[in-house]
Amino acid sequence: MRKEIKKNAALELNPNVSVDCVFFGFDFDKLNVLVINRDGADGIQWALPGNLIYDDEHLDQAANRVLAELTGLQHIYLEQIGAFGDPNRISKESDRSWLQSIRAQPEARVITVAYFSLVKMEDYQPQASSFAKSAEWIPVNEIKELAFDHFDILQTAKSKLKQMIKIRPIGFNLLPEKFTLSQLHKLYEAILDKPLDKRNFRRKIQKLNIVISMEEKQSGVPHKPSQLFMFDKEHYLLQTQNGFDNFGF
Amino acid sequence: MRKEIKKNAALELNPNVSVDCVFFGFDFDKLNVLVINRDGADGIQWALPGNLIYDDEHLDQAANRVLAELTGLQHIYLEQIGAFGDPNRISKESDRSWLQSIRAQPEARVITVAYFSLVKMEDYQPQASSFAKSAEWIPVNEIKELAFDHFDILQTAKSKLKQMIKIRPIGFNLLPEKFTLSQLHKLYEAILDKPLDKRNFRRKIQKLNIVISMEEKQSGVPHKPSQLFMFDKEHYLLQTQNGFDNFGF
DNA sequence: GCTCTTTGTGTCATTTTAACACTTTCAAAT
DNA sequence: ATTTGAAAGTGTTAAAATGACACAAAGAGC
Repeated sequence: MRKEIKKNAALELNPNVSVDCVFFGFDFDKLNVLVINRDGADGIQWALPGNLIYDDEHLDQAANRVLAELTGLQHIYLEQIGAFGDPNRISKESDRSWLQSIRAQPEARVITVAYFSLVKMEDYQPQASSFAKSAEWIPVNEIKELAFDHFDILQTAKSKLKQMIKIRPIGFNLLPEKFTLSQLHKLYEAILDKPLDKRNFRRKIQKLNIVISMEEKQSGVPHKPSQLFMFDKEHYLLQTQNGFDNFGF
Repeated sequence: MRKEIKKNAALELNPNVSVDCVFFGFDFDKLNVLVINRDGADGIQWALPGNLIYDDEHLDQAANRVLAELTGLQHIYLEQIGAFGDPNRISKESDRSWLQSIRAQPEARVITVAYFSLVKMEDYQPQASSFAKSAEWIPVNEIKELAFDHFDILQTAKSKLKQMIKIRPIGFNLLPEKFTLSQLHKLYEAILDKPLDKRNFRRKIQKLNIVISMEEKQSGVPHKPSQLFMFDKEHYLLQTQNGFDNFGF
């Protein structure tokens, strides 16, 4: 897939700049992150998906490429977190030896531009496999350590996500097209990392006028079936155009 | 100043990564930005201060270096805005010819990491001069065009500043240690770019408990002298430690 | 002492927030 | 057919925050 591009001599990997991506997913209970697994001497270690950029490639494109190469997904919500540039960010011994195996210039100073992305988990289920570069969804709160400075990046991603969701209705990117208010509620609790009162949450969401109720209910659930809703994107855009910009929590 | 560092062969400029800085200042009336002036064939053009990074240098360090080299100031509020990576961001013709004159590898793909910074204007008054690289404070709203993608960067900086000041009390960095509530009021209006009711503003600020009133008033002003205030940093930190995090507007 | 300019202050109506508990609906098990 | 378990759905009230609004006080300069 990359090969036909690399044939073109003008398009080289830039040895000094990479992108790393935090792909968030929501399993209706908690936040997860897609990590890739690298088998090293010292056991399994996780890293965020990422790669060097090509010289003719926009940063956002590079992040989308990483996403597409890993999951096949496109047109996904992506947001830049920022650049991470500690000169020693890739110089832990275990990291260096890994880089030796995958990079043409493993000793080069690399700064990385981090992104976070909101993925519907149903859209990508990694195959269990023992190959290198196999990916896995891991609950955010179970991650204690990552390669390079990826743990820092993850922390920053979490806090940016928290910040963003207080301002803009981006949470819908983590849910199926049709969802219940309880699912949305749980999602907000997971991201904000604190309990929210059910009734107050519902009132607030409904007053924002950004969800529309479907003529449809859950079925097959062993309890009162829930109303299904969709994100009302048109109405949302209309409101932002009229200057309203506080979809906050 | 750079020379003794450049003697060390290990410390090379990285041709692919630069930092660019938006230094904001407040003249008690409106927001200003520090721009540097480049004399080109096609007249004067303004650019944001910036430079390539050194290979052993943290990004934040590089931004601080740019600030210090230009103004001599240190320990100033600095915040990363993000990375700008359009592959064509430096390829306008007028920009390229300028780069020829100042860069060892003028054709290299450069991504830049942008910062914004809040400077007390009294701390730096640029000397009027006709030399290249002379700096000037220009009112933000009068800037219609900048070199490279610097106008984009400026727009992003403005909106990040707006966002930040709604969340955290960073505005004090733009004022002298002792200031009046009217000055603070004007500052918030300038940043948020909309009028705020005077009494409501004062009520809100005072309720936040982050300013303390000095035993001192303005003098020499041809009107009722104003009470002077200081930012109460200790009290602010105390509140954040107790979990309070909404200093917003 | 008159004028000019900016400071500084309070109330009220409206909206928003936070806290709180019980009934309804369905599937599954008995 | 009845019971059980589990989540859905719903309203009120008190407290706090917001937004709108106007006039007297203090000093400098003349």
